[in-house]
Amino acid sequence: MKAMLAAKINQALADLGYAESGGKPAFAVEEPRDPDHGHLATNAALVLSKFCGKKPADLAGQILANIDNREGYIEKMAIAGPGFLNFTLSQKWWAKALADLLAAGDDFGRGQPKGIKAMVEYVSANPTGPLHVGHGRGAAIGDALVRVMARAGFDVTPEYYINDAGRQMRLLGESVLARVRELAGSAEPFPENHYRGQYILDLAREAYGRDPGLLRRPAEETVEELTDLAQRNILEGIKADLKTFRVRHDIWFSEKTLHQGGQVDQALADMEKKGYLYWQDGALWFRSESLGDDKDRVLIKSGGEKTYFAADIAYHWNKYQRGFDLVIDIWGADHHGYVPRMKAAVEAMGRRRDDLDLLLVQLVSLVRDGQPVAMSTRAGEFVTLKEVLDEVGADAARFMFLTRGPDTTLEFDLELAKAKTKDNPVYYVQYVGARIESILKAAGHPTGPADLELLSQPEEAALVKHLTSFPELIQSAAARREPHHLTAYLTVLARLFHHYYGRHRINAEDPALAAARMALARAIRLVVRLGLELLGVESPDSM
RNA sequence: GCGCCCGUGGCUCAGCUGGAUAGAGCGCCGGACUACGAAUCCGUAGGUCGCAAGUUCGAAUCUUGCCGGGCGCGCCA
Repeated sequence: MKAMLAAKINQALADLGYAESGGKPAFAVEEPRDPDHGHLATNAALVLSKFCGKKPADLAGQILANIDNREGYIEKMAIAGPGFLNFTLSQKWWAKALADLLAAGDDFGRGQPKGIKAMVEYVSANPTGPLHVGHGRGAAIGDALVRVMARAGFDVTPEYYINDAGRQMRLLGESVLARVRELAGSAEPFPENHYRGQYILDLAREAYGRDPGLLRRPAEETVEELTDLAQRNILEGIKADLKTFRVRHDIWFSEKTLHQGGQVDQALADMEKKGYLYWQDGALWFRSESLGDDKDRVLIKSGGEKTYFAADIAYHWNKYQRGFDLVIDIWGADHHGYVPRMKAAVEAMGRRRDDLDLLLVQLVSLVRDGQPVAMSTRAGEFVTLKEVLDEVGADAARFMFLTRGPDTTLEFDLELAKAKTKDNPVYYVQYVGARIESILKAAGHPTGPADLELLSQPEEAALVKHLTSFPELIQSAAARREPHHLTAYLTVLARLFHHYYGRHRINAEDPALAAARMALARAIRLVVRLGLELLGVESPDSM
């Protein structure tokens, strides 16, 4: 509806000879907070007056006189304050908007295909231990973003990058080996900086139980074997957790394949050709400082070993090779120092900096019994995503992770989440769906035509207005990469409905009015379902 | 020291790229089930939007500087 009004105002301005530049209007159509008003406001005259030197009030008058209202969508127009234009939309407009929504059905809010091939890479936790709560937040945000972007019209692919090469993997194998030695009676202290989690011990028991002769073979060979076993095992666990969490990755990309396929060398050769690399002190350096980084970075160490960054460059190079126009990475905020060099690398590949979008998700600080819980994989004392899911469920966890923007730290109190499951806002939203289903069922699921202009209550106008802004919300959430706006939107929708329900009877005495209200209820039900679906939260018909 | 993020009612946080009287959930207090689900609703109380300047007709929102909190600054991964 904002778009409709904006178009009319733009047309009026054009008729008056104020041609706008570009497609974007210089003014904003706003909704006053008070839901009873049911009107829209714009500052068009105020903004435009700056450029043409006219008094805002005069300009506002001219605009109003030139608004095309042949369809009768606008009930009232007025000048308010120092150049604001207030529009009250007519019953006819609300009826049409609601009818359009119902006609669209499941396709409501689906954007036109944008022709942009996007990848969202997220979670990508090292397969050295189970996912913890912090990964859960990234998973919820990433998965919701994928769903929202797809809905908005992006061609989007979710991917998981498996760091299955490098030192950490070796450390993992050695950790298991150390536990196996313990099981065999060794009194050696557990090595420093190795993984101590319970899962390591479990893996050691499994391996040792299956093959007691393990320790008699050369250590090198055993470590490799155990690394492989541990990594496969842990990755399976990660996949299982993500499945429980309803998080989907279409592609599981192995870092190892980059090295084996020579792609790291190819990517570096490409940058070399463009003059971004040089040798110094026996190491190969990337001129990232010339592209906005603090300093140049090493890609191949003087020992000949490639850095993690080199592999990461190759990985991104590979993403663009695969034809993605837009690459979005979701990282933990502790990687923010990595942003400038990654952007520099993308530029060195000959891409625009904006072809890479980096989302940093701040920490989740866990609280149990009022005490902060440390979350270090190495120390082995962490709370896993699985534990949280078992306690509060996927719906509550996902909704909770998505009520906040990614750039603020999130405090997740396990005791509170456990004790107050029923008070979680997710139920407030889900309850709307269940309540409406119940009403529709009692009324025999009416689907016939209705005179939607009978919906004349202010609460109804507020509901329709909110419902019809859903497509705009999806576009904005996708463009800004902020899926969490959905939770706020749904909470408001739920509140509007519950208020409405408390004041008016949906199955009204008057059959015509009842039919119209049933149609409105169906629309609310639809949007609740679609909205929750985008968050990856279930919307049960009964609870 | 440098860089990034955050600072909004008792608590946890929204605030849609600068708009009209700052919003929700939880918590407190008082009400509402002989009509569609009380996992709900109605009502009351509670805020100098960290502080101070600046830009603007207009700032929680943009700029700068302080204060407070978190994180990061390797030929680590």
